[in-house]
Amino acid sequence: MARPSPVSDQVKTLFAAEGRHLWSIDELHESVVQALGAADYSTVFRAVSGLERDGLIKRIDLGDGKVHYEVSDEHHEHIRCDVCGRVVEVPGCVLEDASFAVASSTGFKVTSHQLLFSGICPDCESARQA
Amino acid sequence: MARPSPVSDQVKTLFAAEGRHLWSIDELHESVVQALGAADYSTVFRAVSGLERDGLIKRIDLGDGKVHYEVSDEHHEHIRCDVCGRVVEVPGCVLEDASFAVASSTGFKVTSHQLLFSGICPDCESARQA
DNA sequence: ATAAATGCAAACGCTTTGCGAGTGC
DNA sequence: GCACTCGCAAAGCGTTTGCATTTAT
Repeated sequence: MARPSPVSDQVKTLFAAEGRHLWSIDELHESVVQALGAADYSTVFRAVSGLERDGLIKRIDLGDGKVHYEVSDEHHEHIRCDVCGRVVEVPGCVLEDASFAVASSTGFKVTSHQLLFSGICPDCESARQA
Repeated sequence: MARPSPVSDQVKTLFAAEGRHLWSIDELHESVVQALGAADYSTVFRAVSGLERDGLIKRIDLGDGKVHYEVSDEHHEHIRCDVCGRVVEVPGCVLEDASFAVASSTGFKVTSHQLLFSGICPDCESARQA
């Protein structure tokens, strides 16, 4: 049996929780600290690295210079607000046929893709009009 | 008139040149050094920053931790080889209708998107079979 | 003289690693 | 005793900035 690992366990718990599916290491660290009282950034980093190595979560690049992760069970896209930076999950995969088209036009064997839409979220849009 | 600025000019030349459309600051720096004999990384960085500020080039995130730029005249996607990392431009925009669908499903006003396919390029694919 | 471009060096932000201490098994 | 987790501190790595110097106008 493995030793108990509160930090690593808490990270897993966070990923398993509802309500949020996208985490930066920073945010995970903050949440773990809040839950356990204390935890080192590097410990959280290592927990995340392990989960990524095991394929349980995957790296998502939002283009903000930070690394984000989400559980890798299902594939989906994201849309980020240009104004507030909020990221929302886009239901469904809109790229099934596109992948095929890309494969035939480039000769590549398409294995995956990452798509990030940018836009203005409803809140920022209404705030903008005020 | 502004003073002559060989470094900045050379950066512009590189972006205007055919044959390559995607550059990291590092690669630009290397090419500028090769062309002019010497140039500082920060100078290249500032040249690039200026071009980006003026909207002549735009930042492209390939998920490799480095910042890449390309001329912003036309919108297109990229596909990167999982094995060698080579990035090839995907002709045409495959996402016109998808943007509309995303807008209606998320409530966001979609302003742009960034898509990166991953796959295996023909060279790596044939090398893999050997 | 003035303003711009450049080089040098250091600061910065985030990620990653080395190492030693603590602790279940 | 062993292996694993953890915290601390520092190293990396790429980006960004401050400052002094040079130089064309």
